Order: sequence, then C-alpha cells, then structure tokens
Amino acid sequence: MTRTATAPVSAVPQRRAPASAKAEQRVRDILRVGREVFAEHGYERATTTEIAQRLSISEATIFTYFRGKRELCMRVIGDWYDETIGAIEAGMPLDASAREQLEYFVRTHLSVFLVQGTGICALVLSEGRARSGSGPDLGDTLIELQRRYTAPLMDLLARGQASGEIRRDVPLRLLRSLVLGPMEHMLWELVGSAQRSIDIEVSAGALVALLWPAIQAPDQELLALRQLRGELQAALSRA
Amino acid sequence: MTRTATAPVSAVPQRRAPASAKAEQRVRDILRVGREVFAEHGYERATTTEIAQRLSISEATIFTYFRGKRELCMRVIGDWYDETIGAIEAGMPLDASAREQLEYFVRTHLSVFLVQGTGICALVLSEGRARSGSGPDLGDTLIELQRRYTAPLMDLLARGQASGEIRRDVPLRLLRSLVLGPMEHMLWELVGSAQRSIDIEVSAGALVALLWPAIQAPDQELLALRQLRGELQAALSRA
Amino acid sequence: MTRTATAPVSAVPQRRAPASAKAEQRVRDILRVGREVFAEHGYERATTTEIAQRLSISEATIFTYFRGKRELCMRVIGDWYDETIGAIEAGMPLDASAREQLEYFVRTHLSVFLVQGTGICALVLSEGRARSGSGPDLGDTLIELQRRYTAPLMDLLARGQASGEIRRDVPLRLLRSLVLGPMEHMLWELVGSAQRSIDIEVSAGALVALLWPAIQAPDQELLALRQLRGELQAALSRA
Amino acid sequence: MTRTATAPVSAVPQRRAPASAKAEQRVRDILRVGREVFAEHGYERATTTEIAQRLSISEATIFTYFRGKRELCMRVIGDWYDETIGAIEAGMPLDASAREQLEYFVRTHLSVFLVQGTGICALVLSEGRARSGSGPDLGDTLIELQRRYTAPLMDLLARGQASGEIRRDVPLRLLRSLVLGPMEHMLWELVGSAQRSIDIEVSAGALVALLWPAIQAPDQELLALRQLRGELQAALSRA
DNA sequence: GATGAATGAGATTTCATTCAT
DNA sequence: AATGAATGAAATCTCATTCAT
Repeated sequence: MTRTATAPVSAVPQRRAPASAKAEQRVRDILRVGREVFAEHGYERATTTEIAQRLSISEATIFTYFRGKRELCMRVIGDWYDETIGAIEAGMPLDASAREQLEYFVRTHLSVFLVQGTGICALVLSEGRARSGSGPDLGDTLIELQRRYTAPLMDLLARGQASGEIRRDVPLRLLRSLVLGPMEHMLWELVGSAQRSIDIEVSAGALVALLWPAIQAPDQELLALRQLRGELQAALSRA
Repeated sequence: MTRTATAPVSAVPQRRAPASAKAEQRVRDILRVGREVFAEHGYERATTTEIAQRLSISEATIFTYFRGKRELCMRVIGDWYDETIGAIEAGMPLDASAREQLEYFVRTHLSVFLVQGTGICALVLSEGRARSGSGPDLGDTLIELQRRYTAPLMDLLARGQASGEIRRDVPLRLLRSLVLGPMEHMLWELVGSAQRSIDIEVSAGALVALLWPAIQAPDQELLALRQLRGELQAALSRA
Repeated sequence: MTRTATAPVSAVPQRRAPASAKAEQRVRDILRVGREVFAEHGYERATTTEIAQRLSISEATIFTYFRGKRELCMRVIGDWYDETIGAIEAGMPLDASAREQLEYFVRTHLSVFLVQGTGICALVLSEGRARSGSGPDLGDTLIELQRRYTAPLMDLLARGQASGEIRRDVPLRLLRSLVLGPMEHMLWELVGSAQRSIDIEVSAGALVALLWPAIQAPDQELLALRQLRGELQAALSRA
Repeated sequence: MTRTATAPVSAVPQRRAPASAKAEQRVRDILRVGREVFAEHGYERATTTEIAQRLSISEATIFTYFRGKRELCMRVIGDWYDETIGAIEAGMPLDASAREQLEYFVRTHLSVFLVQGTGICALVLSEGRARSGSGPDLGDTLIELQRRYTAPLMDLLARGQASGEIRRDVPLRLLRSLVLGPMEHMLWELVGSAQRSIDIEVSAGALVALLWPAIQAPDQELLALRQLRGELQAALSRA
C-alpha cells in the first residue's frame, strides 16, 4: 500500500488547518524550503529566518502554519519518510527472486537518497538519532517511522528465507545491518566527496553482487556441482 | 604506535603553546571534559558554559587555551582520531592471515566505540561530516584524519589482495564500505537501543564470518568444479 | 433602573453602530466570551485568538466590531459596571433603615461578585486601576464608572447621616473605605482559596454586624450615661 | 527578628552567585530598577529591555544575574515582602495595649506603602494573586510570604483576644479582613487620585479610631456605667 | 595565568492588527 | 459581513567571546 505526500500517516498537528488550496500551497512551500534548509545546515544551524527569507515571506507566516521549528522539522522528516517508504513499497516486485527484490530495494534506496539530496539523509540520520530533549512523543513517532522504513527490507529478507533463497542461520537484524550499513556508508562517502554522479544501476548491481554471497543460502550451485562430481567419480569407478 | 594527547599528529593550531606542566594539565582537562560534553550533546547543543562548570573553572579560561568552541571541538575530534588510530595500528598482527587481521580490526574498532562511548562517535560521524561553514582548513584536516583512520583497514585489505586471500575484482573503496558500513550500522543500533553490553569477541567474529564470503577470493574448489563442468559440456557437445 | 448591554450609559465608541439584529447578536457574543477570557487571564494574557476560537469565528470579525483589544476590554468592563450598578440601584430599599440598606448593598455586592465570578472582578480591580498607557480618555471613563459604581453606597451613607443613624464625625470617603475595603479583602481571599461557596446572606449579615458599631451614630444610651457620670462627679466634687 | 535586604528569607536561586561587591551592586541595581519598572507597568507590560535601558546596561546582563523575567519579578516581590515584614516586625511595641499595637501596625503599613510607592503594592496585589501558569513552586513561595506578611497582625489580634482587649466572638480571619481591607482600599484610592501626601499619623489614628469599636471587646466602660446606674437607682429607691 | 563581568548578535516565538476577497 | 492569510513589531532568552584587572 503506497502513501502519497498529501496524506501522510505520520500527520503532525499544525497550528492552522490548511483548508484552502492557497494554504496547502503555503504549507508545501514551507516544507519544501524547510527541507532544503534543514538538509543544508542540520537542525540546530538551520534558522526559521533563512527559511522565511528564501520564500520571501515573513517569519511569522511559518509559525502560522507550524507550531514551531521543531514541529516543522518533524514534518520535514516525516514527509521524507513517507515519500521514501511509499516509493519503495510501491514498486517492489514481489514475484521476482529474492536477489532481484534486494536489487530493487538497493536501487530505489540509492536513487531516493541521491535524487533528494544527501543533506536530508544526514538530517534524518543525525536528528533521527537525536539525543535526549527531543520531546516525549517525538521519539515514538520517529521510531515507528524507522520501523516502517526498514519494513520492506525486512519483509523481502523474510520472504527470501522462507523460499530458501536466503540463509536462515543468521538473524534478520544482522542481515539488515549487512545491507543498510554499506549503503549508508557509501552514501556518506558521497556526501563527503561532493561527487553525486554515480551510476545508480551499476552501483546497486555491484553492491548486491558483493553482498549476495554473504546473504544467500548455502550455494545451491556448489552443492549441485559437488553432487555431479560425486556421481562422475562413481560412474568412472564403475566403468 | 600509540599517540598521546599532548603530541598529536594532526596538529590543530592552538592559541598558545602549553609552556608549563600546569598549562598542559589544563589543556588535557579541558579536552577531556570537552569530549564528554560534545559527546553528550553534539556540537551545537554543547556549551562552553557547561564545560567550564564541570571543571569548576571560568569560561574565559577555556578561551585562554583554545581560540574558540570550534577549535576545541576540532582538537577533541582530532585527539579521538589519534587515540583510535594509534590503538588500531599498534596491535595489528601483520603476520596473521588476512581474515585474522580483519577480525582484529573489527574487534578493536568495536571496542573503541563501546569503551569510549557512542556519543563521541556520533560527534565524529555527524560533525566530522559537517557541511558548509566549517571553515576552510577544517575540511582538509578532517579528511586527512579520516583517511588515516581507515588506512589500517585499507592496508590490510590491500595485503590480502596481494596474497590472494581477498578478491581482486572489486575496488578497495567498495570493500571498505562493506566492512565499515555494517559496523557503523550495528553501532548506531546500539546507540539507539541503549543496550551496550554486547560480547565484542562474539560480535566481531560473527560479523567477519558473515562478511568473509563476500570479501574472500573466489573459492578455488568452486572454480575447479566450474571448469570441470565446462569441459564436460564441451566434450558432450562434441560427441 | 436596570441597564441593558445594548444601551450602556457609559458609551465607549465602537467601530460601527450595530445596525442589524444579527450584528447586535455578534457584538453580544463577543462581549460575553470576551468577558470570560479577560476574566480568566487578565488583560495582557488574554488573546483575541482565544476569544475568536471559543466563538468559532475569525479573529478578524472581532476587529470588525471593535477597534481593538483595548476597546473590547473597555466595553467588557463598562458593561459589567452597568449591569452591577443597575442591579444595585434597582432593588435598593430606600425606605428601610440605614442598616438594612447597608445590608442590602453588601448582600447584592457579594452576590454579584460570586455569581459573575471573581475573575471579572480581578480584571476590573487590576485593569481598572491600570497605569500609564491606558490612553487618554480611558481613565476618565473608568473613573466616572467607579464613581457611579459607589454612588449607591455613598447615597445610603449620606441618607443615614441625615437621619441620624450614621455618625457624622467621619468623612463619607472614609466610611466608604470601611465598607468596601473588607468586602474586597474577603473576596480576594475567596479568589485565592478557590472556595466559592459561602453563604451570602450569612456573610453579609455578619460583616454588617461587625461594621455597624463603627459606622452608627454614637450610642445615645452611652452618651446619656456619660453625662450622668459627669454630673455625679461634678456634684461630688462640689460636696 | 528583623530581616535585611541582603539576607532575605525567600532566597530565589540566581544564575550567577554574586560573590564580589561589584556583582552584589549589580544585583541590587537590577532589583531596584526592576522594582520600579514592574511597579510602573505590572508584570506583563514591564520589559527587560526597559530595565536594561534605565540602567544603561545590556539586556544580557540581566540574564546573567537572573534566570529570567519571572525570577527577577519574584525576587522583587520577595524582597519587598522581606523589607516590609522586617520593618513591621522590628518595631512592634509588644508591651503596649492592643490598640496601640494596632495603630503601630496600620501606621507602619501605610508608611511602607506610601514611601515605597503604590505601584509595587499593585504588583504584589495583582501578581501575587496571579492565576494559573505562575509555575509550580512560585505559588507556595508567595503564599508563605503572604502568611508571614500578615502574621504580625494576626499575632497582635490574638494577643488582644487573650488579654481581653479584643472581642473573641469573631474569627481572627474576619478581624484581619476588617483591618487590612479598608487599608488596602484607602491605598487604592490614593493610587487612583495620584495624591500621595496624606498625613500618615493622622490617617492611621483615624482609621484605628474608626475600626476600634468593631474590634474591641464589648465595651467595659459601658458595662461599668450601666452597673453604676443600676446601683444609683437602687440607692435612690432605698433612700 | 585566571577570571569576573559584560555584551553583541541573533534565534525563536507571540499576537494584535490589516487587507483583499 | 466575514474571513483567510499575512505580517510588523516586539519580547524573552542564549551563548560564544572579549577585556580589564
């Protein structure tokens, strides 16, 4: 089930309900620019002043639509999660092989990060893991989002285990780290190098090719070949 | 070779050279507490006030020894890098197998993170990747630190490739991500779960066992069997 | 003679004369809710936003009918005065004894305060005595209201003096303070204690009983006895 | 036991402990001017900006010594209470008659109010009776101060009752209202009329003279005279 | 060398009020 | 008449940093 940006699951209450189209547009504008600014500077260094200036509106207008900087940032993060989760869930080829599903996941993940910019990821990664002081309910909201965010991966891994394509002797959590970890690391490197132009198709393929040996069920090919060799040896000895 | 805090390789300019032993102690105290505070709150939320209060000294004293908050933080990060790099470089069993060297690296890395606390890692990960506004030279300094930080890993991977233990068909950078990525991901999960008591030996072993199939040189047995199959198929087609 | 909210004696200028019945209703609604909100929070802490929200109308609508927050508050206070003055003037038993009239006054006063809530009184007491910045004409308006407010009391005291029931050797203003002061003090105590359920009849009776010895004309019996004693002493000294 | 301004019972913690004489002076200055400004405008309308401007210091300096506007105001109110309570407690003529003690109380009370200005009283009366939102502990502090503030009056009334000078058939609380109420009312009138030059001695005497008949124990003189008359009548009838 | 004191600069947030529709 | 939308102006508060002593 996909989610659209205009009906996010993680709705955070706003100061003024956007009834009209104009108001909705304003909310979208602020969220868009807010995402930019938070992505560029991180939560603390971002200022409502800058957001307002980029939109050529008064700072007060921002507070007309959002209860505060914190809430705005939460909406930004929440919307990003919604979009990303939606994009990944929407196109998952459930009937393909586990490896193809994994490639799809990695490819989509990478493209989301690269298209949307890496700053927002840094924001999500940094502030999402924010320390104490984030407020009481904030944590729950984010944790739920993160759970939903990794759900498609967990699901495809579980399906792969069920179908025998993916090894069963390792807990899902570890497999998840095995997939997400290198991806995030590659992305962080991209952030640092300011070189965004990688070939997503190629990179995704390469990464999965690299990971697959560690993920797949004990090699069927190897088992088959070993059996073949055994039979050949038996036949030769009989001949 | 281990490094001490008073003779860092990555020299960050200080306001004044610590002449007396007393001054050196002051610098060490501020760096120690600074590390605590930056680790707990992150760069932006940490305050010089808190650092001074924990030391029961005046805020002004901090500025006697450091040009500013930014520089203090850089020294904190730099010192952490120096210590960590030193610890990893010092004990690396250069004569062991590639896989054993990798296990050593993972084990040491995990223990450093867990012993030193996760906050400092978050600091290094977040602020180390700080965006614009970091100042001109800061970036270079950090990049150099990060390069040196991953150098032991890069070296051992290169040695493994040279000795034929590690596959050569994948660029080193990718292998590096394959190792560091899951480690960081596991560490982030630990930060989140506030459950720090994992068995480092076991975890390191498990992670390397998981990764090794993706890193090692292609299985010789498998290659031989594949060749056998090829020859059989060729012979059959000729018959 | 009672006053209605729509024809206040103390005319405060409005933005527009309420032409239609609908508009009159609007003005009444805003005044009613405005009174609630101002009473609950005091002038500064009350917001036009809250008033509008409670009425489920737009904030702008308030400004359609009132020139501003200040004017609205003045109307609220003025209307309260009109109602209270009207209630007290209406039922005053002009033919009864001075003490009975005083009891009536105290009783009505207390009931107005307790029925209408203590918040509005706090508003009138605090903001009515507002300092500089109240605007030029505001002071005059309020002073006139306060004068009219205490007029019934002043009148009954004057009638009592004229009839010989009330002592003449003390200025009216002082007698007024003697009556109003304890009443307000008792009311403030009630506000603080959040215990509103006092028996008005009993309290009014008790208070007047307590005050009466200080207000009534010097006891005729006592005067006679004192004269008797004086004459006896004179006679004895002569003997 | 008297209290000095520099050792108030109601100590509210400050941001920076005033160690030196200079800092103490600053604190005193801010408290002095803060009292002025709060007295003139009330809590809400007073601004830290104005306080700073009158002292020709930076606003930040105020926050160096006080945690916030609220705390500063509490200190102002607390100090005023301490001073007033101290002044009243210090000179109370415990050996004098109840009436003289009451006159002393009224006189001191009036002079404190008039000397210190009426604005501060308005502040204490209004904000002291502040509604919800004052913070959790604030209420307790103020209630305790108010209790201590009226303690001297309650005590002298109790002593008067014990010695038979003051009537026992009325609860102390009511007698307290009977004294404080008119006083406050007179003071409010003074605030309004902006005419501060009353003769404290005369006013205090007049007020007590007025109140005394309502407070004193049933008139001993009257009882004595009545008995005298009865005896005379008996003697005459016998003669 | 250490620090007490002061502050400039700036951030978030509130709210009465205006105006075009 | 009603209001949705926008905002100017201001207020509180924070904090790194400087400087005279």
